[in-house]
Amino acid sequence: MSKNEMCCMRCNHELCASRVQIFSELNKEELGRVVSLITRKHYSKGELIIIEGSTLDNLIIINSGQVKIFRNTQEGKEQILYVFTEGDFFGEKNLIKNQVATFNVEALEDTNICMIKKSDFQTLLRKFPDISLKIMEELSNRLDKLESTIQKMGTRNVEARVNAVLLEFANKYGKHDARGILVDLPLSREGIANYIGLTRETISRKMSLLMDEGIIEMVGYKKIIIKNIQALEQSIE
Amino acid sequence: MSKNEMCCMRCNHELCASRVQIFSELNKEELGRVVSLITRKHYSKGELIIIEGSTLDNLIIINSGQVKIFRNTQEGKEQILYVFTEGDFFGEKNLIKNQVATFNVEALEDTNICMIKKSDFQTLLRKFPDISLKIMEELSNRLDKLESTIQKMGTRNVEARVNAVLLEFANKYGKHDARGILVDLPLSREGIANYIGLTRETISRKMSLLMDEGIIEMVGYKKIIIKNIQALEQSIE
DNA sequence: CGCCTCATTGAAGAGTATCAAAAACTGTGG
DNA sequence: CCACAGTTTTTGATACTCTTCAATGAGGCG
Repeated sequence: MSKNEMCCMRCNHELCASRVQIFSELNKEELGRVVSLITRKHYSKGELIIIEGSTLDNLIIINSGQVKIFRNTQEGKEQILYVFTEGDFFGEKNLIKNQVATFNVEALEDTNICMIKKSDFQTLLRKFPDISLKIMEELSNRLDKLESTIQKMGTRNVEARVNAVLLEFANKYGKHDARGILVDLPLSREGIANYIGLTRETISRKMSLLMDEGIIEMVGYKKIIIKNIQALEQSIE
Repeated sequence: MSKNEMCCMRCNHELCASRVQIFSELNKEELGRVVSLITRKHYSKGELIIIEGSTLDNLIIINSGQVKIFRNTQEGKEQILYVFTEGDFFGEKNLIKNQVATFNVEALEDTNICMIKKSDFQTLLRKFPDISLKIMEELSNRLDKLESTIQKMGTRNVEARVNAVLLEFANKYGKHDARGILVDLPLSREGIANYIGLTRETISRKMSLLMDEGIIEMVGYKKIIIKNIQALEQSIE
């Protein structure tokens, strides 16, 4: 490995740690200490990063790329719980309890991750209580999100669920544009279906309806342009 | 207030703090410090403890009784997110972020709560990092639970949802008995429906089916006896 | 004991799942 | 740059299940 690459990897490490919300309260020196604990790893699109039931004793932070977190239902379909992207982390569940992974993680595109050993991270938490507060904040955000998801799933309003997902992706991946908000969809129709508990056919139909109404426009299968974001927002509350 | 009552209230305080998982790592002296920060309050059955949109700058721990945490859907129905009981806490969401309550809390029966001011609690967290770890653990558990809920709601399997709720209540409130597991239902049929996103009629029908199959037995409206818990467990996974 | 509330049961209707087939897209190779 | 093959998506018809609306029945509590 050349000196140049070494440097580059270190840069990425720094980037990784500093870009992550949970380390945002640390100063440069402290950040350096965190970086020294990090191991880096690359996964190609489609690769499984974590398999349900395997031991997981690292906190894992996504440096670049994106992943889906999912479980398998009885019928063998996958239930997607989260789509995570740069700066998101997972594995915190096992920091205290010694338990195996309760979910699978798969790279949706080429993805670089940073890992911190559980024991190292615990030391870090005791040394910098503010990191704990940040993590609690993030966990609270996730709870918020899941609570909202449940609320949406509770209502029989299927349109609201579909619109909510499109809005979520628009917030995460949308780019403003003369024509509206251009969104690179991270999931296929089937993936979206597995995310919100519907079938791929229903997703197709609902999206076609949105197109007929002029609210969205499709650019191939993998991109959409949101022409009328207010309409989507209104429908979900 | 008589001296006797004073004493009693202090006892309850101690009880409150020591019974709560998140303080389980503290020794007696530290616990005393926590207790001194606690304010106590009583609510009667049906009373609202928190209203969505109000400011909430306390961590609230349930000392005795039980409450439901819910939001209102667009259609005015309530979506129940949690049923909390002795030892459970809420309000941690607002410890860092300054935000208003995103949910309502109502006493399902006569309930005593303990409150710790946000600022006091933050000091506590910085002084005892282990409390943070405990809270993270509890938040993780809640995430787990919600993720499972979503998974169940994602599958179109309505029976599984109903059975899962009955099992949840059996774990929380069930008492073993010669006839099976006697469960005091904390929610009415409509409440259960609002918890898992169905209608009260559907709950009735599904429970009647379970009775026909001999899996449960109803004792009035508010109690059930689970005769065959394996059947329930199998159905959900 | 009687009233009021909550739960159960029945019938009809609405909406999504399922099954099947056609159409559109993606990306590879010439 | 175009054509082709494989995959993904869209569209259509039918079936199933839950919701809705309505009426009856059972419990809880004064």
